[in-house]
Amino acid sequence: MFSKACEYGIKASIYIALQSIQGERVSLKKIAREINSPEAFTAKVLLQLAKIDIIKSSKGPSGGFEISKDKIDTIMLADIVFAIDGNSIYEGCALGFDTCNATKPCPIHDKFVNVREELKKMLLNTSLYELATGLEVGLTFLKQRKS
Amino acid sequence: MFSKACEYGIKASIYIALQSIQGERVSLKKIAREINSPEAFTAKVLLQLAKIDIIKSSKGPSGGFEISKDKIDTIMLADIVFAIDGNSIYEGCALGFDTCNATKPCPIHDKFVNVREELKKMLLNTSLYELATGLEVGLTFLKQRKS
DNA sequence: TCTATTTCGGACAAAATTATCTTTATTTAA
DNA sequence: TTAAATAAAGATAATTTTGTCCGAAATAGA
Ligand code: SF4
Ligand code: SF4
Repeated sequence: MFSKACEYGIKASIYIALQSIQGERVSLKKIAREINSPEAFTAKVLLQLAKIDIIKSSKGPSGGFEISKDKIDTIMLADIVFAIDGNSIYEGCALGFDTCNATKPCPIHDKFVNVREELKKMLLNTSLYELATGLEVGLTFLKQRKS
Repeated sequence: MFSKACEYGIKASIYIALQSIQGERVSLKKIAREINSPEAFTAKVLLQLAKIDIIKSSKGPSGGFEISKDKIDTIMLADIVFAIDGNSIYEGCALGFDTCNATKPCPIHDKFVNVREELKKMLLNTSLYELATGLEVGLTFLKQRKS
């Protein structure tokens, strides 16, 4: 569904959001530990998000990542997915044509667009805020429980 | 969404189904040309489908691939996707955990399962037959029009 | 039987994705 | 001003996916 990069991006963003709500800035190291992701690879992803101002980064001791409090509820899952995986989710087709051609559609077009629209709607309507708060109250988790 | 292998598998199956409805067996070469896919790679995919009896193959001159007429309307998109991409579509998660954990879900679980169910339903309910007939009457296409 | 045609099977190659390592730049605070 | 901490940047490596090549096996027909 999403690339690994995107998965890490989403998880990291949710974690950073939660910490930011609580007024904390978090280091790459802590993020990677918390979402169980490879540190250096996660750094690349975060850099991408930082470049388009979805997250803020600062170097030096006590540096790390954060998200402006006033942005947390306006940043949507769609923004993160788009930043990392591009518009493949929106435009990409089950049968992988370059450009979708609704007037001369591929055989599964009619069946497929519904699903795609559903996904799109979900991504567009889900804010980082609501995801982070689920975490906060302990309803949801970012790591699999240890076995 | 799907792997390239799966895309080719779907397209090829639809094309073979259409030809089979019309009583024709088709060669790999023709399939690859018709769905615009790499020949040898497509062969691997078709082999996978042949091994689990979704399609039939025969060697030698006038050999090729076909699908039993009586199977065409019972083979679902889900069968093909499952054969090639496995159950990742059904079990795979947005955040990529090994095993889904609905009791302790990841933050986007509630949002995500709807979409996944929608996709699942679509795959399970779409038969090769209806896809092929759309092609037949010229409503849908397997190749992008030439530019 | 012989030949041409076609799928099958395995090895190989290229490309894309994911991951690591090392160095550099920046910032904080002692 | 120095040292430590941290992200940024770039080189490199590993893995997975995608794609190619070639010989083997099977089959139909001459
Ligand atoms: S015609 Fe529809 S389903 Fe097919 S590739 Fe285009 S958008 Fe996707
Ligand atoms: S909790 Fe739900 S959304 Fe999250 S990984 Fe599991 S099935 Fe997917």
